[in-house]
Formats: sequence, structure tokens, C-alpha cells
Amino acid sequence: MAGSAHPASTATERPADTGVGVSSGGLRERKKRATRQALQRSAVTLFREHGPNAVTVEDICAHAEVSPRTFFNYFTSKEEVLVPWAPETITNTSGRVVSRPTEEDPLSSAQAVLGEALDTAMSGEVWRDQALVLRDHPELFERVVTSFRALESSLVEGLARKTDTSTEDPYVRLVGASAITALRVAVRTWQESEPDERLRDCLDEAFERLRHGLRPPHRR
Amino acid sequence: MAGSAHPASTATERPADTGVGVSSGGLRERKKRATRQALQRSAVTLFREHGPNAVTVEDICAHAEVSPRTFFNYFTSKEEVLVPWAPETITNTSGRVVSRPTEEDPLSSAQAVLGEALDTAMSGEVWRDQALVLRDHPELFERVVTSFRALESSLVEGLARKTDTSTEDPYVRLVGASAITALRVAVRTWQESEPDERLRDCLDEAFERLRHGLRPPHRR
DNA sequence: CAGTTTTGTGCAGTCACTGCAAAAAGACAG
DNA sequence: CTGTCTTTTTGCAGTGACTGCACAAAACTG
Repeated sequence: MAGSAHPASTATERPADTGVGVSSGGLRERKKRATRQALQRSAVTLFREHGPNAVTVEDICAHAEVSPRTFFNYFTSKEEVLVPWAPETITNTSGRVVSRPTEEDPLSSAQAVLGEALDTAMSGEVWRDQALVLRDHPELFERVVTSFRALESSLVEGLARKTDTSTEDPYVRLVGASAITALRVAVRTWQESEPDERLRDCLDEAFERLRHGLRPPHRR
Repeated sequence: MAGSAHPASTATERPADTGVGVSSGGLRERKKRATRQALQRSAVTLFREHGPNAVTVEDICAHAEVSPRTFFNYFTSKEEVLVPWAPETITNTSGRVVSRPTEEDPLSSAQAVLGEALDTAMSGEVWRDQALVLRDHPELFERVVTSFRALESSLVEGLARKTDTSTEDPYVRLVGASAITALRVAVRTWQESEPDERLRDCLDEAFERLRHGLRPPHRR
């Protein structure tokens, strides 16, 4: 139902699937994953090719060979395909924070966990195109910001549990929000830097600045 | 055309208009302002009353006594009425930053300017309802985030000019982004605090934490 | 008052997104 | 293989946001 790369394969399994738990589960689950991926790949590719405005849901579905109605069984909006986080990344974040060393300060825990999250995201096969589309069409970020907020919430929850405070605590909230901000700025900076620059370095640099109270850097 | 408060006034001027340059300009400009305000007031009021999902553009326009088509001459989307910044606030921000004292560090300049921006926003007549709607329907924040990014851009531009760097400088970008984040967290914290808490205090507290490198506060 | 510019409105059309019910297809027991 | 149950896909019809366009209705100008 959802073959995009190879045209006339009867019913055998998909050959090249990257990532985590590949061929686990029954046929149903595999097909579901395949359909979702096909949809996402098609969408991101077409976005990149013609610009998001010029691409309709119908186009995406034609390219992925599914019915237009099916798209919304997988994504709640046309632009949700641009979300770089796997659902499990968001879910796991709070737990990962909690299991950081006890003596580590909250900001560093956030840094470590977001670093891992970024590595996971970058290993996805659509990451590059997602990032490019978002860079070239900043307006679209608003349709993706909800997922960043979800990640932030999970982060804050983890920090609250780890420091034995509440998720409404202003300090914990600020750390979580600032960490996400650092991540966003780091990605942006990295995108405009030399191609051999490491994203992780940009992230660490941003956190270092936060840790230094955003004091102005020494000039020359 | 756009009278909402008083029914049968022929063509005299609006009686109660709060804010800045009230009755300046010709009839055209006054009417334009009046229509915009009527639309915004109607929308925010109805949002608050029935929830944003249950309110259509048609409803808003009926309440404001204009044609549905007119709405989109003033706002590009239904939810844009929730943007708390006057267009001029965004425009002026960079200039205000530049005219801060030379010896002041960037973070403090941002703090001062955003404090002023917040005061301006709070003096608007729809501020309270806007904030309440956004608090009760966090999903809507995504439709408003673009305006926060615009404010951030203006802030970054001011900081870049003031420190004689570029708007692409990672430090300047991070300060701008973090300042907006502090503002957002401060508003949220303030909304859930005691009613006599001052928003300005929440903001200053957030900036103070940033200035201290987000170090964990001493426990009891 | 006549002419110009700006603002309001009606109309037709596109497209994202939803609910619902039926078809298609995988899972599973016998 | 067959019948049954569950999950996924699909078609259909509908709502409502938003746009372009052309024209009517102001409002400003001399």
C-alpha cells in the first residue's frame, strides 16, 4: 500500500529501513510504520522541491500512494511531518533527566539529555530535509512549536522530579525553557556555520554561555 | 461602521478610547483604528466566552458589525487577534535597545526594554482577556509565536547594533532568545501566582536567574 | 461638485481538516 | 482454507479558514 521507492514488489518486506526497531512486530505494525515513513518522506521531499505552500495533502498522498484521508490518520496537520522528535523521544525525556547523576546540576542534566535527543533526531532519515525546510520557511516553525513545547514539558517534569520540586516551580520552568531555547539557537547557528562544524559543539557552546550568566564575551 | 459599544451614534467620534494617540489623524484613520479594535475586542470576548474553537470568523464579524471579508483586511488569521504586541512595539524595540546606556550589558538592556514592552502591552484594553485565552488554550500559542519571533528579531537587531556585532552572532542571538523566553516564563508564572504579585517582579526574577547562570537556588 | 484614493463588501473558489460508515486486509482459531 | 474479529484504509459529505478579484461606498483633495 505504501511503497514509494520500489514500484512493483508484490508483498515482500521492505528492503532498506533505517533506524531503531526495524522489522519487529507483525505485518500490521510494519506496514503502519512504512506508511507513516512514506508519507513523511514524500511530504518533506515535496516541500523541499516546490515549497510547502505549493504542495497539497493530495499531492503528498499521491506521491506516497495512499488515500488523502489516510494522511490524517497519521498526522494531525500537513506540517506535522516536519517535527523532528520521535514521540518516544518526548516521552523518554523526563525519565532520562531523572536518571542523570544526583550531583549534576539541572542545567547540565538538560544539556546532556537534549544532546542525546538531538543525536537521535539527526539519525532519522528525514532530519536534514526537515531542517532545511524549516530554515528556508521560518513561518512554518509555528506549526512545529507545539512539539518543542511538549519536549519542554517533559524536560521540566524530569527536572522537577529530580530536584524534588514542582513542575510549576519558576526556576525549574526557566531552566527547561532556556534549555530548549539554547537548542533552537544552536541548530540555527549550526545551519549557518561551516559544514564541518559539529552541532553538538554549538549546543555545548550555547549552554556554556547560559552557565556564564550570558555575560558578554571578551572582545578580541 | 464598526460601533460595538454604543448602538445608535450617527457619526460622532468614539467616546472611550484608551491608549496612546487617540483621536489623531483624519476620519479615515480613526475609523480604521476603531474597526480594528472592534474586531479585536469582539474576537477576544467571544473566545473567552465560548472557547476559540466554537467561534467562527463570521461570528466575530457579526458581533463587530462588519462584513466577514473585512476581518482579513485587518488580521491574517483568526487567532492573530491574540497577539499582545502593537506593531510599533516590535518596530521600536531595536531602537530602544540601542539607546540604552553604553555601559549596560546586553542582558540588562533586553530586560529593561522588554519590561517597557510588557507595560505597554498590559495597558492595552484586551491584554487581560488575551492572556487568559492563551493560558486556557495553550495550543493557540503557536498561532501567536510568530509575533514573539518578530519581537526577538528586533531585539537581536538592537543588541547587535549596540554591541557592534552582527545579528548572526551566536551570543547576541542567544541573549535575545533567552530574554524572550524569560518573558514568556515570567508571564506564565505570574498568571498562576497570587493576584497581588507584580508581573514586573516575575520578569526581574527570571532575568536575575539567567544572570546567575541558572544555578540551582539554595534549598531552605 | 468632480476626481482620486482608500476602505468595505460580495462572490467564487481552494484547501485543510473532521466525522461517519463501509470496504479492505491482517490476525487468529478451528 | 474458512469464518470471525480487529485494525487500517478509504470514500463521501460537510465545515470553515483564507484568498483574489471586481465593484460599491466612503473619505480626502482641489
